[in-house]
Amino acid sequence: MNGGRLERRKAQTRAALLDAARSILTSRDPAGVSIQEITEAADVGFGTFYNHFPSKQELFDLAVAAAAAEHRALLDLATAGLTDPAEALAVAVRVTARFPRTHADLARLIDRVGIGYPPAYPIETLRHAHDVGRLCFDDAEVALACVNGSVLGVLHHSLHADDQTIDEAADRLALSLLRMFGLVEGDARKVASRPLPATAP
Amino acid sequence: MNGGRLERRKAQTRAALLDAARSILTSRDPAGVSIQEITEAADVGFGTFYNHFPSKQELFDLAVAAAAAEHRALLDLATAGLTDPAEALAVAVRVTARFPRTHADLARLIDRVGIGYPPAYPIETLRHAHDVGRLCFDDAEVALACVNGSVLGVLHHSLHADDQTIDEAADRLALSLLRMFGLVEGDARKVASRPLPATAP
DNA sequence: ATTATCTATAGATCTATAGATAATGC
DNA sequence: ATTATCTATAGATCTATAGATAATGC
Repeated sequence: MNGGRLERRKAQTRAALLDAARSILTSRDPAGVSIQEITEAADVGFGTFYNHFPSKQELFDLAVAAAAAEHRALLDLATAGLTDPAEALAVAVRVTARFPRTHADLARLIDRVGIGYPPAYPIETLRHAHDVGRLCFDDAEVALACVNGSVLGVLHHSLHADDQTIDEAADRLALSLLRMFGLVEGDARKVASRPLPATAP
Repeated sequence: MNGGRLERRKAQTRAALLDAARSILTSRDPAGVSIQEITEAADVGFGTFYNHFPSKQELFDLAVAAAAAEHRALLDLATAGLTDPAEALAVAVRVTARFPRTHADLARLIDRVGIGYPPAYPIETLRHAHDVGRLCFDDAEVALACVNGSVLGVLHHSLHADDQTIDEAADRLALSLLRMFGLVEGDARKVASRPLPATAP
């Protein structure tokens, strides 16, 4: 049973540590942060850290995993109901590449974690798009690596740009990827410029 | 004058430290490496470190810059004499994405440095390819971010793959980028499958 | 009584420097 | 005499734990 006040308080402490870790990840190299700094940011006693995590690495890994899960949930929401796999890819890319404007903390976290950040766009969806003949590529894993990498590259490029530049770069990236996957120019432009769902401002 | 034996020995020590840093960068997070470990790897006394570099960060930055310069020199050699800008891009990408097989240490270093690694492919060349109408994109900086990111993504994906998989992924990436930049399928396939110069095995 | 948190600290680092040593320059 | 290197160490961390404290559970 989780009704206990003790358990609730424990979960709260754990969440405070994860939040602090996540906040730190948006601005500093975690390797250079002491456990003391983390517990101070979370406003808990120093020794409390070890009640919840065996090491800094473990905490930061879990904090990244939580951010990635949130990211995937955002994309699921934004692509829900889309029947065209090409548009689903375009929307996922456009939403993610807009993070520097819409979710600055998530953008900085992804930029810091870098190429090891887990792919937000599922490879099964990519395979399906290929199987139904909508997207064209030779190897799904390589295709995903391209998507992943170019999104990270553009996100990194957009980190300190102004809002309009960010949005333009995001849409251009989506357009480019559709061309990369075999859509003809007109089709690609149309798909990449459809209005984004209101859930993803 | 650099004929002095003293100066020569000093340069040697400096090079040993830079080499050690570079070697460490291929296998570990530099933030977790002590100066003592570095000087031991370089086989010099501990205090000697401070005769050459004010901090770890400075040393690692210079080691990365040296690797990047070497990388650019490799690409210059591989693309020398190519008149088609599309082929120059394709060759640069194919050579770099083959690093996990041909230059494993450089590949691991790039993978570790990640998205902050300086672009090996010059943006001026990309602009020129656009101006003469060979490659098509809206913004050179975004295009370079795409190239940079997708190369890093595929390189990361290929790090532990076997030789044939690496080569195939590299060629597929080049092909994909040419499509991304507006080449029609037949043209792209032809340009991306030309034999690589012998200088880049 | 049990459980989570907190404070305090031992022991192990790690950095930066001071002073000694060894080699070259003149 | 000058210069680079080396050894040794002071002082400042940082980690992990032990034991005390405070709050809930029964």
